[in-house]
Formats: sequence, structure tokens, C-alpha cells
Amino acid sequence: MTRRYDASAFEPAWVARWEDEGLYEAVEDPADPRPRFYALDMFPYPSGDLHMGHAEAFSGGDVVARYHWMRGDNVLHPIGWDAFGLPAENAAIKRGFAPGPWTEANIEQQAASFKRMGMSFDWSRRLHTSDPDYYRWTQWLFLRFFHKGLAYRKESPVNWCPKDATVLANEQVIQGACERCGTMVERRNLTQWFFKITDYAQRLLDDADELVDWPERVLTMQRNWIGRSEGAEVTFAIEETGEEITVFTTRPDTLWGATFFVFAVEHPAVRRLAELAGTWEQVEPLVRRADQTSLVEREAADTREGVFLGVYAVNPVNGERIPCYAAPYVLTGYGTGAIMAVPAHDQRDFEFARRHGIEVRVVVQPADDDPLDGATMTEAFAAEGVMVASGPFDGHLTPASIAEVTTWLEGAGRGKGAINFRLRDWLISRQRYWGPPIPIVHCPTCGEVAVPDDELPVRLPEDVDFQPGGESPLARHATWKHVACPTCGGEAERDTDTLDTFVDSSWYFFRYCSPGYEDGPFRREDVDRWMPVGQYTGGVEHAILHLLYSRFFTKVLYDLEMVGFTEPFPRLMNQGQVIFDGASMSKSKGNLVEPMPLVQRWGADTVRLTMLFAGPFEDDIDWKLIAGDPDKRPGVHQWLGRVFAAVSDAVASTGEEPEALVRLTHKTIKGVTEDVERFRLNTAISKLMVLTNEMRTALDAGGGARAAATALTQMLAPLAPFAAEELWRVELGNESSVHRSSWPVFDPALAADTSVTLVVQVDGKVRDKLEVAADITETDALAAARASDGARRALAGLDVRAEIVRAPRLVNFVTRS
RNA sequence: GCGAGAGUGGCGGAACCUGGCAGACGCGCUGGACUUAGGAUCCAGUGCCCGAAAGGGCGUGGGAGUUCAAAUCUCCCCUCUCGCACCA
Repeated sequence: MTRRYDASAFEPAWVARWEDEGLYEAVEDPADPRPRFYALDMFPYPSGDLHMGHAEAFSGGDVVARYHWMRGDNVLHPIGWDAFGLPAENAAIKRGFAPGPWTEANIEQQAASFKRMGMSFDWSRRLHTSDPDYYRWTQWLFLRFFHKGLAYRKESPVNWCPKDATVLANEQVIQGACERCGTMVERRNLTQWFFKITDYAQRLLDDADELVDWPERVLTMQRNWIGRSEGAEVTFAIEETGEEITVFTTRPDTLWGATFFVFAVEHPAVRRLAELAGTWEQVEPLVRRADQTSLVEREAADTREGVFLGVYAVNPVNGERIPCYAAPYVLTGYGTGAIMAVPAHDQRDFEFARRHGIEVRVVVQPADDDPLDGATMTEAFAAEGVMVASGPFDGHLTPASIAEVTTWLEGAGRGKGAINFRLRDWLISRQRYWGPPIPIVHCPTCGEVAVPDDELPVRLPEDVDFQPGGESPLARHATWKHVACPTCGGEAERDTDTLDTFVDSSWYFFRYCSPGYEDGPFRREDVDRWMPVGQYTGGVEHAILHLLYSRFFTKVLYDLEMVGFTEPFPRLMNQGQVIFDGASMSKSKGNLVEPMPLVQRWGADTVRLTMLFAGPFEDDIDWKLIAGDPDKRPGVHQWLGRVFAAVSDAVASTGEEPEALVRLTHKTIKGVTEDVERFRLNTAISKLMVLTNEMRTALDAGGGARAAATALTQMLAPLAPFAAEELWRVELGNESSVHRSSWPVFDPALAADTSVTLVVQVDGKVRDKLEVAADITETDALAAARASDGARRALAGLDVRAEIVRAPRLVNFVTRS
């Protein structure tokens, strides 16, 4: 009987049945001979129900996990929630709830939605980062960093979001605005906790070369973020005080062209030097303004502003005295916060020099062009050339001379080769409630003291006014912070800041390997058995933040001998964003489309297929363009209807399976396998559609299609797990799940065509097409082509000068010379 | 400005890795069949132009090049998206 497709009739039942059968639990038995495969999805924030982006990302990840099960792997496909942090906390406060219960409620909702969508998660390993059993180990790991000198506290200018009332990491500031709320970030001098990620800058950069299965754009973003520059450090002396100020430059070959010297306005020497020289009155307004304006305002401001400090620096290569300025265009966080300025060969210095009437001295001339004149040039010359007016280096060619000058500086004790990174240390403390308390006690006599491991977790109190307000809510609690110093027993105070959410999410994938482990964050044997992750799937918005931090964590844990590898995610897949009519979806815009109502109406398989068939997984999906009329039946739903009809008819069919269908079945297995391996799910689905159409043709002609139906159902299983299971067990009559069946294999002999289309061209234009045997000889192919109607017509009256024969695909007659 | 990626029908996209039938598959649209009038289903057509048809011409952002042959390889240009953005 032809079976009608009605998803609601069986999808919920399979959810329950799969759970009863424990179908998706990873097997821990070390004696299990199957290869292990760790399919990891970036865990979600519980800030509401699932959105369309989750539907796409997790559908893709689920295909990978299910495919690997069918390939015979022992698959670990866990799920958890990134439950701490600003997104959840802000959403809860906005709605008048406490973050904890609100987060829990969302998690339950998302969990139910994931199950309804047919995600093959191993629920026994579920974790929440806000659970004390989890954040205990987040704190424990923080202390390992602390003891190793990789977690430290310092006062420095930091990013402050006035709306969220907390500091932010550099990575959380997007174009000068808070990553979360979009408010312009301010700069404040505060004492904060940092992770010393800069110690790992070179390794993060070097190991990126190994990540060949990462999207190129993500690697590029990470490399740019780390921002390595090679150059030299050169020490200048301040004439008036004799103090030495070191600068970093990538162009030591232009040292002889330095005609002024610039300090960042925040540089600690600025005030002292200005007061000494009696210029503080002129300098102070600039310093104060830079301190108070937001980063964006500062960048948009007069870019070549600056004030003469009244003192002079001595150029170590020629003893020349050059004026010192303070200017906002020199950044305090990069290099040493002071620069030598070479206006002839740096555009920024050039503009500053012209503005302030400073000499522009050319020390590199273009090799094959008219010589430059510093007095008249209109822009800096940064290209390669010949060094001039540079003492012992006159005539040397740059950039080769950079290394020569560096060596010479080192020999003369005036400088040394140096490497600088753009990457800054990771600011991890937050003045907010919803995160793991930093497990440190501040003691007046002992200083910063680690909370002993056996006193972890330092629990987050629940009786707290968690409204943000400039200091951490934990500081406002009446009693929480008062403790005895673990070292001396005297009166002391807990650190009242909490850890950045990204600390929680930098190690969760290790915890999945040892769920519930009580003697540490994870067992090394477990982690080394499952990891590195076989396939990591998630959004490109984490290209820098989460992925860089997780790589950093893994390297630190490697150095602590807690894991046996240095890269956690060798294979990364980023799904594109789901947008609507060119804009991001949001409730305020009224263009939010949520997956669960669609699941209710059309079924989970339809939602999964819609996302996966829309285009390449890594491309953005514009819902407005793919969805069509919301009241019309989606195309993939119609296809599933045809699949149900074809498979059920095939079961009832008694005829012989036609050769063309057998052949197509094997070709499809070959093609779909390749597509799934390469994550090309849109084309995998299209190939299954073609097979479905061919089955229909065969059945309508009275033929059989049972083998095709079996293969189609199995290949459908990772993509549309409910429909495939229903067909597999009910229509095809199998006892056990299609999701534990073996992925079909193709017979190469049957996957190859016996006859192919021979294209006949004249001068590269198609003039005829012939069906020929796949093993046709070149001679026969040429003869057949020559005899074809199309060729005869097109060649009439023309001389054939050459015949290109590529049997069995093509023959091209060339008539032109 | 620097870096990365992308430009193919009315739409999403396929073919690009490996040069050889451009437009698979689906949506939409047009015409038809059927009917218990349904979220139907099925059949046919659907790049553009000329033509009744046969057939022909044009066609993958633009321009050059390599080649018997270019969406595909090379170079230049244009446009768009994303990321970074005074990083010395």
C-alpha cells in the first residue's frame, strides 16, 4: 500500500523509543574495537528557546554523528549548556527573574526542543557550566593557571561597558562597542585579572598552520588577531633626565630618518617629563580628554593631534636630539607605548610632521625612480629602496638591510631584534553576578591567596541583589566576602569578581569525556581516548573568542601534562548565519522565525532538510529567500512524501529491478558518501532526490525497487532520522534501528556507466551528442562522431585541420587555424 | 587602508578541487490531467534572442591571456559580503 507521509504520526514516538533503547550513548569500554569519533557541537546559551541558527548548526552536527555511527564508529555526541554569563543574566534581569531559575527553565525548554528535533545526543553526559559540580573545576583550573603564573592581577586601562557595568576582554569589543549590548565602550584604569595568553602567542600562531581542516577565513582572523610583527627594539635616552626609553620598530633601517619621538598620552613618563619641562599646562588637556572619551570617539577625533613635551630624545645611531611629543595616535597597549617617528617613511608620522612643522628626512630612496625630497614629498615612501644618509649603511638595499641594521644595533649595544604581538592578555574578571566566583582570598598580610582545592567550589550565593551597578554584586552581599585567610587565618576578603563566560566554555569539551568525574576536571585517559575532536561544528561568530581561548587552554593543559595533544579541534566546520531579508533576525525587528513552530507543523525532518538543502553549510541562509510562502508545503516535505510513496510501493513491487535503477543506486551511494564526508549536504540531498525520481519511474513501469528503497532509506537516515526510521522498521520490516545499520557500500563495477554521452564539437561548439559504450576506442569514437548528423551539417564545406579525441567523452573537430 | 571570501536563470543553488554537454536538484511560474476539491497529487514546459519547426545565434560581473576547448587556469579591473582597522 502506498504510504502517505504524516510526520506527526510517528516522530514523537521515535523520540521516546530511541531514548528507551539508549541508541546514542557512547561506549566507554576500552576493549570496544570500534574507532572512536567525537562529534562536537558548540554548546548553546540558554537565553530562550532554540532559534533558526541552532536548527541549522545542530542538524549539520547530527548528520556527522549519525553518519559515523553507521560507519561503525563508537561515537561521542554530547550536549550541554553555556549557562553562565551575560546573555543569560541580562535576559533574566530584563524579565524580572533570578538568573539561576530562569536559565534552568530555558535549558529544559531547549533540551525538549533538541529531543523533538531528533538530535542524537548522549544525554547521560549533559552538563551545565552553572552547576557547582562544573564550576568547581572551572575554579580549580583557574588556580592551576594562577599557580603557574598564567593568571595574574594588574591595574591597567581596560574596556568598560557602562550599560552592562562590567569590564570586557579586547575580544569582546567589536568596533569600539560592547559585543553584547552594542554600547560604546569606555576606557578605565582598573585592577583586573588576566590570563597570560600572550605567552602562547607564538605557539597559537605556529600551530594554526596544522589546522588545515579549518576554514581559511577563521585561520586568517586568528592570525590577524595575534598580529605578529618582526623588528627591533631600540633604546633612546631622554636628554634632560638621562632615562632610557625603548621603542619597537619594524623599520630599524629608517632609524637615521627619525626626526621626532612620540609617547602615548597614557605613558607614565608623560606627566613627569611635561612637569619637568614646564609644559604640563599644555599637555594636560590632551591627556585628560584621551582618558575620558570612548575608544571610538578617540579614533574618530583629530588623528594628528599632539603636544610638544619640551624635552628631547637622543637618537642612539647618530646622537641627534629630536623633540618628544605626546599624541593619541600612539597606542598605549602595543609595543612600549612610545615610538620613534620617521615621517619620510611612515604615513602616520608624515602627516603628524607636516601638521607640526617637523623635518621630513628621506633616508631610503627609490632604486629606479626620481629621488625624493623631504621638503616637497606629499606622502611617505614605504616601499623598498636604497638607504641614504644612514652612516655605515649608505647604499644598502632595504628590506634586506633591516636584518643588517638589527645585527649592527645588537653589536653596538643600542638595540636588539624583537618580535611584537598585537594580542593582549585575556581579561577574565567580570563585575557581574552570574559566573563562577574567582577562588582567591585577599589577605592584608599574605596578599593574593588561592582558595585550597578541597574548599572548592566557592559557591555563588543565591541571596544577592544581582542588579549590575559598577561593582560586583558579590561585593554588596553582607557576609559572603568575609573569610579567614587560608594561609594565616587572619581576617581577609574573597575576590568578589566572577570569571568571564568564555573561561567556562574553554574546557567544556574535556569534561564531556569524563562526566561526573570527582577527582579532577577530567581523567586524562578518557580525554586522550576521545580527543582531539573528530568534527567541531558551530557558528563563525566564535572565530576568535571561543576558538582562540580553547586552543590556549589546551596548550596550557598540555604543558601541565593533563592532556596529550596541543590542538583540541583539528577539523572545524562553521555554519553560516541565518538571516531574514538581508538582516539578522530579532524579535524587535519582528522577523524572527523559530524552528519549533515549524517542527510542530511540518515535522522535525522537514525543518532539518530545509536548513541543510538551502545551500552550502558554511554559507549564510536568507530565510526570506528559501522559505517561500509560509502557508505552503515546503519542497522538502513534498519530497519526503514522494520518498514514502516510493519506498512503500517498492516493498509491494514484485517486478525485476531495472538495470538503470541498480546502476543509479550504486552511483548515488558513491556520490552521497563523498558528499557527506565533505559536508556537502545540499548536494547529497539532491542526489537522493534524483534516486527517488528514478525509483518512481521504475515502479510506474512495473519494475521493482527494493534494493534502491533500502539504500535510499539508509542514506536518508542521518539527514531525516525520523522518516528513515519509520520506513526502515515499519515499511521495510527491520527489527533494529536504521541508525545502527551499516552505511551502504557501492559496487564500483555497478557505479560505473556502461554507456556515456559522447559530445561532438566543431571548433569547440557542441554540434551533436551520441550515446556510446563507455569503453569505446578512440578510432570508433572518431568514426561515430564524423558520421553524426550534427558534425556533417556543421562541417559541410570546411577543412578539418585537427581532431581532438577524448574517448568516450568528446570529439572536437578543429577547422580554424 | 589591510586581509579573507564571493559574483552563474525570476529565486536558493549545481558544475570549479580534476578545463571537455553550463544551469543538476529544489522553489517559483506557464499549460494540462485527475479528483472524495487537498498543505493535494501527477504529467509537460521553463537561461535569453530569432524561428511554425528543424535549426541557429548569444550566454556564468567586465576586459585580456593560455588552450583544439575556459564558469573552471593566469593577469588586470569593477561590485558586493565579512573580518581587522593609527599595531609603529
